[in-house]
Amino acid sequence: MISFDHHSSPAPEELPSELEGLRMTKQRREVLSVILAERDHPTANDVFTRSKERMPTISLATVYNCLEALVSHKLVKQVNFERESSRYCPNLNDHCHFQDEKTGTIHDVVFKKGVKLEDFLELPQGTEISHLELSLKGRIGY
Amino acid sequence: MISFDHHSSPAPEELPSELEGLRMTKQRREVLSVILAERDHPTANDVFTRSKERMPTISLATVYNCLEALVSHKLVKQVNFERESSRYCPNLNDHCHFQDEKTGTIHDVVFKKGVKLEDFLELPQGTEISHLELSLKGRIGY
DNA sequence: TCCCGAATTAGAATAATTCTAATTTCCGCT
DNA sequence: AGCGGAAATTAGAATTATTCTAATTCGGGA
Repeated sequence: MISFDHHSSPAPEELPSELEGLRMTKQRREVLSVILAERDHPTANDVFTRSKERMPTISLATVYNCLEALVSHKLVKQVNFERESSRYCPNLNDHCHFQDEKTGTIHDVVFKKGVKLEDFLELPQGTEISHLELSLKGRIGY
Repeated sequence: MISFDHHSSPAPEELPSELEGLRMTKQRREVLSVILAERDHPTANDVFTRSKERMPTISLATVYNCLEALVSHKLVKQVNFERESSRYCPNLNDHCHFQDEKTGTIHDVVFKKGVKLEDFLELPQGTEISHLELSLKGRIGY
């Protein structure tokens, strides 16, 4: 299990040439480093814009390809809020997302330690969960 | 709080002419009755197809309009799985959704009685949740 | 019945994402 | 170092779900 320090993300050059069996091309490295750099849950388009600053030739299709590769190799998480465009998150720990309705900002929310799905859901026995996404919306106490 | 018996849905004609402050037009009634008729979480397009059988002149835009009206008046729930098209659900109780990866079928999953959000999430105090969506994917014990 | 705002309609428009086909890169092999 | 082939990248077209637009129709109250 790989774990990055989110408060001092490695520069793209420092990322290894292969991660979790995924060939780390220049573009994938760039996309990953953009996501690691700010924990603000950027959309594919945000990532595209930011990537272009350092790599002006990168294409949007490549950003989508890279995101899909990173997500499927579990180096990045994809975050969905209803029908909004997907966002991307470098936090690999188990967590879910809260969107502040006032500002649109997305915050990570962690599960209480030791809580299991069966503790709060009536799951038919024998059910194997391979993927879970919990999205919250609301207001923060200001 | 309105509650329908999902095992014998009312025919469209039996639905009142106003529900939760929403004017029940022919089309809205039809769309609602389609959703009540089968608990299979149809997409907007599914609803469109089924509605046309009884009301051949209904348009897709109207189906979208009706769905949005029904959802915002809390007569129907909107269900999202990642980037798939939205589905619609007549179950107004608190629950979430499980998608069988084998078949694509969506099942309602209820929360354990008396469980509160704070029991399993580390919510910053003062947070008010106005909307929650929990989507699960996996396999059922066959 | 007449009026008016709301609802419906067909079709165009939008937006996010995926696909296509042509290039380019890059890894292992010689 | 050069080569071959698979994988990745690219630009742009295509797709798909959904929303918008503008014109028409509906329905409830005066």
